[in-house]
This record gives sequence, structure tokens and C-alpha cells, in this order.
Amino acid sequence: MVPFMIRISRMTDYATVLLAALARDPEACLSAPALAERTRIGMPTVSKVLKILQRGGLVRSTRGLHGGYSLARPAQTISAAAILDALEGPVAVTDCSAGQGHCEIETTCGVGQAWQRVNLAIRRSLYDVSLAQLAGLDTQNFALRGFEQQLNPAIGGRAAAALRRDKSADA
Amino acid sequence: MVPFMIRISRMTDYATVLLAALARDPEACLSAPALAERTRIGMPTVSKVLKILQRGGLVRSTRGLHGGYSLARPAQTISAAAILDALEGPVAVTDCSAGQGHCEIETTCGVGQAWQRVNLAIRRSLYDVSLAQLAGLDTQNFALRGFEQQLNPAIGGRAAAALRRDKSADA
DNA sequence: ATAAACGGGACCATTTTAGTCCAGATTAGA
DNA sequence: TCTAATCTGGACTAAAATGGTCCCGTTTAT
Ligand code: FES
Ligand code: FES
Repeated sequence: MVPFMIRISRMTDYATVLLAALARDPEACLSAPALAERTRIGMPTVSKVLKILQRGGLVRSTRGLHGGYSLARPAQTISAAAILDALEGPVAVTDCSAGQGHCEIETTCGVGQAWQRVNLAIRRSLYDVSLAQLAGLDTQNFALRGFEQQLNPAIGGRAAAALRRDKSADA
Repeated sequence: MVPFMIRISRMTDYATVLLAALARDPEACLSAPALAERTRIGMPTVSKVLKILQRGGLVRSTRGLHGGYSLARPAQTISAAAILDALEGPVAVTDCSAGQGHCEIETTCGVGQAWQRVNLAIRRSLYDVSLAQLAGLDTQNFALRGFEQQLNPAIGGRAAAALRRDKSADA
């Protein structure tokens, strides 16, 4: 049963597809237009996402004629967490929290602590998935074995769409 | 370092605060206005959230004069996942996925699988946190021990705000 | 020089989210 | 029976986030 969980933004999904494309072709230096064609994602958008990934240090860019992008490091060493961080940014950090303890309400508050625990757990699992796995290059992901596929991905759906588009869209 | 992760919606945060208030006072049947006062959250909003929680089966409601809300089951048996599900709803389920396999692109797709793994891990950790812990009643959450508080909660921040408001707002 | 790329933003349209409000149904108690 | 206090459902508006596009400047191989 149950549906989803984390709601990945579309941009992040695109990022995954783009990174996967790059991972599939290390050494190469692919330009934004080239990637746009391969992934069937709108060229301006591709450009935007790549810029973000560059700032995040996940891809290396070469400027000038014949410029382009390539992974900054091996796909095995790029974690899902890193991708999320680059795209989703240092969001949240709403109100209190902030790490330091300027919360005068310790009485009722164990809240932050508990959420932190969740947060940490999520984070850890995110570190355990590499781009290589996301790209389907590393086939060492039979972690799902044994768990009947009762649940829907929800996440990664858009990526799938882009990939699908890649195949069909030619007419 | 690093910032956040899951971006909890404000409504979900309110839900946590409200549920925590109810958990702190089982047996009681608190009305929406009463809860609004205790939590310092806007009354209409409180009402709205409670309605959602009711539909989600997390709280039981009594109508009519002297009506109100109370937890549907013990705080120890309500997981963070349940709260998220009730509020965030059966979202996502974008495009492909859907559980069944109508994805013709098995070539490049190991994507879904990897994301599912992440999704599953998150889900599991969410199941491991009870409302009792979130409310700070169950003090068995020293899971964070040993992890220097390098990271910010981000999650739960809003809840803290509401609680804080509770204390300060009187002027 | 020139053409093809990247880089940084501004910008707008659309969608999502928050929050308010109102009209109907329910029920304890006078 | 009548009333007042509640919950229930949904419509509605305002504000914010998101997705996408465009433009202009810089870089660099040829
Ligand atoms: S595209 Fe749907 S699971 Fe791979
Ligand atoms: S209110 Fe900030 S950690 Fe509790």
C-alpha cells in the first residue's frame, strides 16, 4: 500500500537524468545542446540545471567553442544526497533549530530531537545510493529483494518520463 | 554540515503540534478553539488540520455541544509516517512507476529501482518514530547520541515556532 | 574575427500552498 | 423544543514556490 514519500522536484529529476547521461559517457565532454537532444529535455532548462550542477561541484565545465560538461568525479562517488543538496539547496532551516540551542522551550520540545533523528536516517540512506546505481550502471542494487513491490516509486517518475520521451518522441 | 532534507509542509507541522497537544492529554476531548488557544495557531487553520487528521483516522471526533477531538489510538502507536501520509496525502505517483511494470525502457532504467530503495529506507525510518517521541513524552530517543549536532533539523522548525509563540505571545 | 559554448540573472506564467469563511449537520442541555 | 457550541465540507482568495524562457556578457578553438 502506501504511496510516496519524498517529493522530488522536477528540476532534481532532470538533474538525475542529465547526470546519468554523463555517467554513461565519461571522458566525453557533452555540450548542453547535445545533452538536450539525448534527454529530450528543453534546451534552456538543460542549461539551467547544468549551471546549478556546476556550482554544486558535481560536473566540470569547459567553456568556449567545443566546450561542454563532464562529471566532476566518478559516478560511484556521487551520492543521491549530493544531488539533492545541489538542487534542492540549503532550504528549510526554518525558525528555531539552526543547530545551536536557542530554544527556550525544552519543556515540550523533544520534537526537534525526534525530527533530527528522522532527518539523519533519511540522510544516511541517501548517501548509500550512488549515481552509478541511479543510472543503472552499477547493478549491485538488489537491496529491494524480498520486499514485494507493493509500493510505488513516486520518486524518479519524472526521470522515467524523460527517458521514455527519448525513445518515443521522433514523429 | 549540510542542511535539511525532507521539506515538511507547514500544515504537517501544525498537525504535529496539534497531535502532540492531544497526546499530552489523552482521555480529554479538546475542541478546536481550545486547541487553537493552547497552540497559538490560527483557529480556522486548526480546524482545517483537525478535519484532515480525522479523515486520516488519526483523531476521533465528537460532534455537537461539548464536542471535540482526541487521539484515535495511543501516541506510541502513531508513527511519523502515518502523520505524513494523512497530511501530505497520496501525492506524487508521477508518470511511470505506479507499481506495475509498464516501463518499456528497461535498458537505461535501474533508476526507478534505486529510488525505490531510497524511498523504502526513508519510509522505514519514518515508521520508527512515534508521536509519543515527537511530543517528547517517550524519552527513548537518544538515537542521536554520538552524532555531533552538526546538522540542522529544518524539519520540525515550524512546530517549534508554534510552541515558542505559545510561550511568548501574550503582550 | 567568428562562431559555439558556458555563466549569471532577470523575468513571467503556472501551480501549489496557506489561510479564511460560510452554510449545513449534530448534539448536550435548558 | 429551542439554543448554543461543535464538527463537516467545500469554496474562495492571497501569497509563495516552481518551472521555463530569454538575454547579454565572457570564454575559447579555429
Ligand atoms: S521508467 Fe518506470 S521504473 Fe523505470
Ligand atoms: S524548539 Fe527548537 S529544538 Fe525544540
